[in-house]
Amino acid sequence: MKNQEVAAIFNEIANILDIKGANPFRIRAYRKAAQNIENLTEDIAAIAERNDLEAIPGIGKDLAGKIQEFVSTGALKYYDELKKEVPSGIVTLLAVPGVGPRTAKLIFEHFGVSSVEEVERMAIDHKIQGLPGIKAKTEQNILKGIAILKKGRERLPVGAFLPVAEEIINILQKKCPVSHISVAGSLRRRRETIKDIDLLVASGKPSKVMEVFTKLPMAGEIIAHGETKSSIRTVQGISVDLRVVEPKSFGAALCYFTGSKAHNIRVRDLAVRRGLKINEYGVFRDKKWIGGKTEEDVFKAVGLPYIPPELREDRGEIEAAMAGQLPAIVEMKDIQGDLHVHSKYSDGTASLFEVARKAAALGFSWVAICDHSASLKVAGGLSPADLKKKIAAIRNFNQKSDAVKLLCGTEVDIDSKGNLDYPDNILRQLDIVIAAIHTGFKQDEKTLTRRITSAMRNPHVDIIAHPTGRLIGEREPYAVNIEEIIKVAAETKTAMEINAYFKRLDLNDIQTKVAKEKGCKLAIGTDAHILEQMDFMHLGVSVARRAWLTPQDLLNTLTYSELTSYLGKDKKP
DNA sequence: GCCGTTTTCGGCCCGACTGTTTTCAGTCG
Repeated sequence: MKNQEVAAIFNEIANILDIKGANPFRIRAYRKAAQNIENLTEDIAAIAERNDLEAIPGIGKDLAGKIQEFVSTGALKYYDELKKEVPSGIVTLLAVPGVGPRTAKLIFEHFGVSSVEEVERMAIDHKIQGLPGIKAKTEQNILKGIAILKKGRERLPVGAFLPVAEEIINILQKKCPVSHISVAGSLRRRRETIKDIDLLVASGKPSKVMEVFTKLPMAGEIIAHGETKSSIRTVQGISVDLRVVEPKSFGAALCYFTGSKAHNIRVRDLAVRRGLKINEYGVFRDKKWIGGKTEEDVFKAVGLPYIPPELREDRGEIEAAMAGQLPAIVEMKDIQGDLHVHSKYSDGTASLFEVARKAAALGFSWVAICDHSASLKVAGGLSPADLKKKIAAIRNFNQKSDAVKLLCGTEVDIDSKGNLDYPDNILRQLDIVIAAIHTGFKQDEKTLTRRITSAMRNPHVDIIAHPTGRLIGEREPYAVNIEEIIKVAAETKTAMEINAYFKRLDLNDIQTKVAKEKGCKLAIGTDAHILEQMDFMHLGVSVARRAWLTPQDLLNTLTYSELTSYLGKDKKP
């Protein structure tokens, strides 16, 4: 899919136009178009093919033409010309925290520099101060920003941020007069990666909250310290923003602070059409406050039902809500079990009994124990003989256990040629079979895709685990044709995994939505190797929610008897 | 550059904090 490529080009065009000082609404049009293209669940080349680009929101005649040109020729003249006007180093400057288009343009036009490194050297030599509006302080801030950029200000997995946010919330609750407190921002929307932590507090004593916040033990640096809004950077380098409002504004502020920005713009636009104004303090008619204590107040004011945070991406949720067609997305309470857990039999650390006890504590009624297969020696893959012992142990366990049942499964390796690591007569004896790739990540797209599709055509394979193999921030997805895999999954009635391990989240939200739309079932597995990792189920559920999945789309919502009956049926064509 | 229950032009979400000013521009979310 060229979608990400086209989106990247439009974003880059927006950045260059920004530096050039173009019409801000024109710049916004490019950014908006880029975002909508990123969110598409269909290949943009296919949409271009059938001449339907202008049906995409934010794409008009002009941008449709540019997309057509790029899709058919692989290049975009307008973009190539634009790039010549502003050196890429100056565009990179925009990535420096605290440096925006005005400052970048000022420095560029005044000195004609072409790289961040040059700017850094000039700041060190105090050559930047003296420009209009720039003095020593701003120069120091530019240097600080460059240092942060160099250190890697990349987004990290959402699962890495949640514990930090919870710790801060705990301290604030103990030490401040707080009536409500919540995470907000992309963390609350559960985006797969997060740049900083946003927190919102309702309190009658904002100054006290600000004081406690800026003196937190984990605060390494205070970036901003205002009356109702402050920012710190923790000693580990995580930025945390805190906003305080009065209790009667909490809902409006939570909407505002949760975003996404694109979603907020849409909601505020609806408000304007109704003669209302929405800001973080509430909903206003003329200057009169008419609501905002809860998020429901805000949505109700513009004629919408409550929209869950995970859907607030302007990916069609506003239209669906207006039409009364918002899906009843899956919730943690719908989850009956975990479809992918490792035990002591391979490289997991917990016994069958311990896994079952943990599952009970999580409110689950079943768990699929899926250990590695024979050839995966580094992960303690089970020989056929050991697998027999495991089958017997699980049968024995289930006879004695009523509360939690275990399914005897495997995460069978797909070898470099697409063959499965156990023969059919062994797979046949298992309750559930997950197949996955663990080797040969560097093969070409055709080979990798064929390996997975041939595994799916095996009648015993129920689920494909971590279909793209990506590790967030560590390893790119391997070169699979995900559309082809989803298509074959639907044909062969093979479920696609949403791997809930915090670094995987694979499939991701958009791929999951595509899979649902193509008629696939989805299966959330934590891939837990130690008991605590079974707690990551909620991250998998978040991906499912962001993909608009209802309980019916997931195998995890089936009861034990429904699941065994589903798996036992000769469901493969 | 897009868009229309305000429909082919004139709008386009809204406010806090900082650093520079002495009323505001720039940046951020």
